[in-house]
Amino acid sequence: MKTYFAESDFQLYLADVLDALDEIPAESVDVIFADPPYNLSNGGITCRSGRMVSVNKGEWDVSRGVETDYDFHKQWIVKCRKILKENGTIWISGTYHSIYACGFALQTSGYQIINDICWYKPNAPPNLSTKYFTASHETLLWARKSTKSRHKFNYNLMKSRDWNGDQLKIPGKQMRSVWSIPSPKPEEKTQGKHPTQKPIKLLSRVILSSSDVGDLILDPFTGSSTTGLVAVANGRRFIGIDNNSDFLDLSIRRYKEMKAASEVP
Amino acid sequence: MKTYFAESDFQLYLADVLDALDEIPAESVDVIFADPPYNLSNGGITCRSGRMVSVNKGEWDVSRGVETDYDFHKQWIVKCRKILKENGTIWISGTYHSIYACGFALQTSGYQIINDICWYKPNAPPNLSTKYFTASHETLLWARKSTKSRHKFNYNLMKSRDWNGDQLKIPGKQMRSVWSIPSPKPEEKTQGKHPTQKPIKLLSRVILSSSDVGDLILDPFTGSSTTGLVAVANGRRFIGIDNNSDFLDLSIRRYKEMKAASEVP
DNA sequence: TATAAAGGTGAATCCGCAC
DNA sequence: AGTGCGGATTCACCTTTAT
Repeated sequence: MKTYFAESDFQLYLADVLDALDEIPAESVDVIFADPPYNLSNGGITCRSGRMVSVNKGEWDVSRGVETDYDFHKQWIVKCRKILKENGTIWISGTYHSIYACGFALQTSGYQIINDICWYKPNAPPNLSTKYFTASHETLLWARKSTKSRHKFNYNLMKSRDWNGDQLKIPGKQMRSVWSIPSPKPEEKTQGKHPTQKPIKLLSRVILSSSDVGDLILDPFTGSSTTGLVAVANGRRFIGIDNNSDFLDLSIRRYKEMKAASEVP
Repeated sequence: MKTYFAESDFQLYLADVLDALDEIPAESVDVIFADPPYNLSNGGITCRSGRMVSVNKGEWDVSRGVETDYDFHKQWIVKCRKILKENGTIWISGTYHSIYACGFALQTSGYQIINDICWYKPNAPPNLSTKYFTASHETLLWARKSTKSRHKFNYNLMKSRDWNGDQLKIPGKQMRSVWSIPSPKPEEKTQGKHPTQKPIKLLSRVILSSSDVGDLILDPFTGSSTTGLVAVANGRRFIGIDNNSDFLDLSIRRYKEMKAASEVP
């Protein structure tokens, strides 16, 4: 595994995620944020090392695809548990296509789910099919290594902020498990497109609620590294993994742009 | 299996759920609504017929408990698929304790998830521990038998109603996957308590969105039968299953009370 | 009499302290 | 070091008092 980019607070690895996770020291990471790919076995996505093969054998084999996806999720989730500190926590985001496999994998791997968060998108696009409810949320899972862990939660910070514009946050009251945050607007994607780019407001809540300044944050499916930008902007250190160098190049541009902007006197 | 109560539109069975589901004719049910018990293996709950045994062997065995729960959920979910009509659908509700096992079991059993719904409870009780976000929602899964099914969805009814008091429903716009509905208040529990009684407003959306007048609705964990009351009140037929006769007695009282009220001239 | 303000109650979980 | 007790925490809802 080769380091693709390295500054003291921002490191990127170009690698298969399962390989890269083997290289991270055990018990070294404070918080993991993971936005794994959806529908692996339908999209023909393949992982290296023969661990994951593309399957798309028709409708009769739907459950085979589901279980192949599960095997992959189980593998990276187990590896993440090894590199997480005793009191560290993991976040996983997804829609119903992947989140049930991931949640179940967490629970069968010894993690304890602390919260599941419903991220409500008030600007979700309308549904053209008229055959179901308009999908307008994603789920975030937040889990700790075990029931014995003493995980970190910045309770007062979460409670006191009004989280500008969240219609569900009652000022001065506790932050709840349903968050109203718009999907990223085009102007936030200044450096190009990423299929599932998450809004900065969402990652800010994740990072600020569950880590402190100086903590080490890992994103195993980093993409354009919104997680890393938010981490660094808030004084955390970041490691990102991706198997696509285009996304990592985009990550580097975004990182440098942010650093340049913060050096303005 | 013995019928515990039977009217033309409201039937109750006192039985183990796995036994009872074997007795329902194949392809006979339009909609299933299931609110399965949480944390089966922690509470020492046991199912008859040796299919489910209590396990509580300490923390080292957490994953054993998770997988025992999964086995149970998988069994009733598979049986439900047999009795569902070709174009029928199933709803499953739960918190993160059970919903990931149920969602994964749906996906591995050939169902296709149509929507996952976030039921936001604006009156959720506070979090006293201050160690995590205030749990203030539950999840509902809605699935059809396969990707080939032509399931029923009363789109225009859902869109046109304003769903009195839901701060997230925009009048005249499509109904979304996040619903704001308060938890039942004490006055709704006129006939006693049930641990996880669901609000009538919630069940109304479920029944009205996915079934028509005359359809057959089944609740395999019926408890005090809020599902049945809403079904019958809207002209549907209902079958409820529970292994607790106290809950079934309560169901009968609520049914008769409702019938009496509707007969007033 | 109706509405508003003020006050009391209860729920679940974590933590520290005494032993 | 393991056990167990008690205090602290918050907010919806109900009751009481005031306007």
